[in-house]
Amino acid sequence: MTISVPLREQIAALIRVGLQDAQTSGALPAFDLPEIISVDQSRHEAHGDYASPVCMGLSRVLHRAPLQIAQAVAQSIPAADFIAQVEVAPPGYLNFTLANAWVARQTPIILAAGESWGNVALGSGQRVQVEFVSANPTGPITIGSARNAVIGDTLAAVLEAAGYTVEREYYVNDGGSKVRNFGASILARYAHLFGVDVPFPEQGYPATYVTELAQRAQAEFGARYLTQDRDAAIHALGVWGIARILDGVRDDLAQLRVHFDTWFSEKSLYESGLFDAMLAKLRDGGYILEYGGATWFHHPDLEKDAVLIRSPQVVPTPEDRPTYLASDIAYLWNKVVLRGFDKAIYVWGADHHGDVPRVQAAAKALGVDVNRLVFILYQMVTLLRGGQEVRMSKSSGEFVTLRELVDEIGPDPIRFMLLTRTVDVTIDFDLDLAVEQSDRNPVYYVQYAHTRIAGVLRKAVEAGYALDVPGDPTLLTHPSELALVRKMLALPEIITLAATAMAPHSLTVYATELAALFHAFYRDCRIVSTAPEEVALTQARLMLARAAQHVLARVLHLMGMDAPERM
RNA sequence: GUCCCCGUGGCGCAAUGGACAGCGCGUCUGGCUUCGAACCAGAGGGUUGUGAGUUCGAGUCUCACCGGGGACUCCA
Repeated sequence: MTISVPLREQIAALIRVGLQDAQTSGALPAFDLPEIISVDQSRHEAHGDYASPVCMGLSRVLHRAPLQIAQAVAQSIPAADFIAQVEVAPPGYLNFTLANAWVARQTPIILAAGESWGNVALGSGQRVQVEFVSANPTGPITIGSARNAVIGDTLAAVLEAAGYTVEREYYVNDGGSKVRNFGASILARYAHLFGVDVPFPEQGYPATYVTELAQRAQAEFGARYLTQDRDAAIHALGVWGIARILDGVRDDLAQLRVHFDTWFSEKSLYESGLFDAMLAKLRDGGYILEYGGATWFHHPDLEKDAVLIRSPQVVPTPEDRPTYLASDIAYLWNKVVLRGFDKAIYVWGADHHGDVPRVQAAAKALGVDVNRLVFILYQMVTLLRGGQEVRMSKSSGEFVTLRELVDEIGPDPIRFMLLTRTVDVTIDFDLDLAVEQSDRNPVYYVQYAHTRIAGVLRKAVEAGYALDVPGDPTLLTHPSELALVRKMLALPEIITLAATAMAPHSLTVYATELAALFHAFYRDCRIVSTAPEEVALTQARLMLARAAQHVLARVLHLMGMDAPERM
């Protein structure tokens, strides 16, 4: 298991020493070191590999020209084996160039790290829960929930790579009126199969999958539920139906390669008494008001009070009265206090953004540090078919399920497509285009690089090369070879970035760039040669190709995608 | 009316407050009898919606405006 310190952090540490030494030597007057020393990857080759603008910011404090400061600091930066040179560039940049020989020497190290290459110690073992999807179990998974699934699952993988202990959780909304409405919907369809007329509930689910469930119920239970007490039948069919839907949800998500450690039942919050305990705690703190027959959460941060328990005049059945917010508060207590997660990450659709301040206020009221809750709000996915928007909701008719899509184009293009954009932009998912363009999806560009390497390795074996022979990294001197290794060396930074900014999409950008650099290497450097004088070079390049293959596979796997040997 | 997100080449999107704003698709040109052409090389295409401000430095931060999407129920 390899854990790396990102190069930018190593360079920042060098600069820190330089800043310190420049003061003690008197080259610079005394000043407080900046808390963070920013180091960027250079965008232009002429600027080296990494650049720091830190001296520009110090100019004001020191009353000196940034260029002068940079020169003083550059003099004081200690030598390091991985740095070939430190240059000062106007108006005051410090530019660092990695030593080519050192870069080449990292190739066997990356190869040996295998799929642990890129891991960093950011999380230092903190326990994090990522709660995602959590779609109502009253219908199959849609493409909108698929975005949630892909973001949550990839983020969880990134956090694991960053050194957190991660649990993936699905919150099952199995409490309240949904069960009854769902059960009543099934019962109405079920009775119809026997020619009996039972009214379809007003808030029911008219979609065809309910009719299919009714047919299954008929096959499984016969006419049993027609003779039972109506309420008992509704409840039994509701519980049974939700369990069946959940089976389907689990299958659908598994098709997308998404798996959960825990399926947490909302109902259990009430059965365990946690809900009442939470309510009592809020009441003690003075956060509960009663008026109009309802129970309200009152907090100075909120403009309006929020209902926790609806009034009997509005909702007749007691078990239907607690609101979603009420459950969410009890659930939050369960997460961070009872189960003690250091961080609870919520992956929510942007339509829930209004709920964030309420849950945060509740956390404060319960004495929980708000920073332990992280909300990732992703924008919606609109589904287009023939240029027309397809409106989907579980309580309406029309429906495009994730399953249909996965069956048609497979999980990899879907995951990549939903992952390439930042969570902040809406996605128009054009069904016709998705199917038609699946050949051209950038996912295949990345997978092709992996496959191409596999092909070359097969060729090398045919030519009599053994792949496990260590290559001589000093033979890797071509710019395209070194550029490829440099990109691999950046993975720890990408994982750090993705984990701190909660930005899983940056993996797709990196994967594409890495693939492009492999293709460039492949173009410029013939890998397999049987000429006797090129055996050693071939072995070095095979080592590089294998390292690149591992890193590509690592990134694809972080994104939940396949790294194929052939395609 | 209040709140959230977006506005970047024809289209779809990247870019941690840093230097000359990148990539894919599409368009044009060129490259396979030697490791996989699902690839590569080159060309064309930009006042980053508009206007102010903060900063040594703004696509990025602040304010106003314009345009698009979403949320503001004792819904789930």
